[in-house]
Amino acid sequence: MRNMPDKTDSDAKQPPEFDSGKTKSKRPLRDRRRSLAIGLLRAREAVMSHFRPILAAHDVTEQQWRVIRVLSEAGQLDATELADKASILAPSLTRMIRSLEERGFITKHKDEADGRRVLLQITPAGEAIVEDVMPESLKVYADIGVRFGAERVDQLLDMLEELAALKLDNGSVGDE
Amino acid sequence: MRNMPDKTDSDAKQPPEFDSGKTKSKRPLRDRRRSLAIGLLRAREAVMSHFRPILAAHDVTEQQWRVIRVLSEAGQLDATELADKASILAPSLTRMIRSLEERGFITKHKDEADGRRVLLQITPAGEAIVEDVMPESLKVYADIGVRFGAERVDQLLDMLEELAALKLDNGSVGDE
DNA sequence: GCTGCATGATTCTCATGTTAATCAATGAGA
DNA sequence: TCTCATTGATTAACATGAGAATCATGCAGC
Repeated sequence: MRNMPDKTDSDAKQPPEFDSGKTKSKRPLRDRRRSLAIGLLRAREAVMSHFRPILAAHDVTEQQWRVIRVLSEAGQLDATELADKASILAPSLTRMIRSLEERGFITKHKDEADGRRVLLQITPAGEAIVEDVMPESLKVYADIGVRFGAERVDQLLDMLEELAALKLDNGSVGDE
Repeated sequence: MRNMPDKTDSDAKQPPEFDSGKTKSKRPLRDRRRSLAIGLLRAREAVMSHFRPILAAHDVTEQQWRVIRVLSEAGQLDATELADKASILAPSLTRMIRSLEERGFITKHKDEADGRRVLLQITPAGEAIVEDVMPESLKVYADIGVRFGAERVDQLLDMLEELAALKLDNGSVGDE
């Protein structure tokens, strides 16, 4: 099911001037320019729509959940490591730390050795959230695995990882 | 100083009870529960990182670009259609319309037939942005196509579309 | 013509993304 | 030891995501 003549004419018409100049397309291949960015966005949105109710039921956002889960699995981490593992930006994490600490889900204290670092750790209350959410989360993924195909999910994950690792050179735009 | 992808063991340890139940994997198949949500997020982030410089150079955000491009391709649209095609929430679109109109990229006027609808249209200034950005955008996607493989991109897009179309029943959380 | 409901858009509030600037602590070198 | 560049974290400012509430219009039914 490679390049079927895609019956989804999501956006059939577009100004011809974008095509006329460089008509080097050997096959339809629905415009790729829109695909990846939007495709990833929509797919992610679809997946998350199944998790949000679960998280909302426990009054945590998706990002808060990522932080809690990472801390639960990795133990004590400094802010930079945590931000990286949870795919959250440092400024966001700073804000989240404040609220998560106030809610008693994590603890924060300075590193004795390096005064710049902030060490984060999960609390029992935080672990409790994980205990509650994780089973439901696994259920959703299992459901996806059944409907989408377990190997295909794996295959998709491989491609996503590889795509994320791609470092293209933007040699024509980075001239500040 | 972004977040360096430090290859330090991303996540090596995790409770075994999540794996023991369904060990039908012919290979490790790294834990699936974390994968999709995070994988899609990281992949998208990676892709967008190549576009942001282009968009920033023209002083438009990623979302503004989506709105402008959709309007450029589809012509006149009402807010709901536009929000759907651009994958943007209605409240966000309302805010964006204000600023985009102030900047002269789009025009807004009420529908004569239905006073509730707001019709949006792109302006020549908006088209100019498209003319500027689109070529560079295509260049980036072409680059990705070369490095990742054109058919594989197509294949990935197919899976993303299919995943986005998956409507799982969350029979245990949506009780109303 | 009025009522009640549905729909489209807006507003509000809070949380996060994104970038730039700033603060604090560390460490190398004069 | 003092200076300065670096690093880790925070703050600020703006834009968007997400959900709930509100407003305005349209419409069916009486």
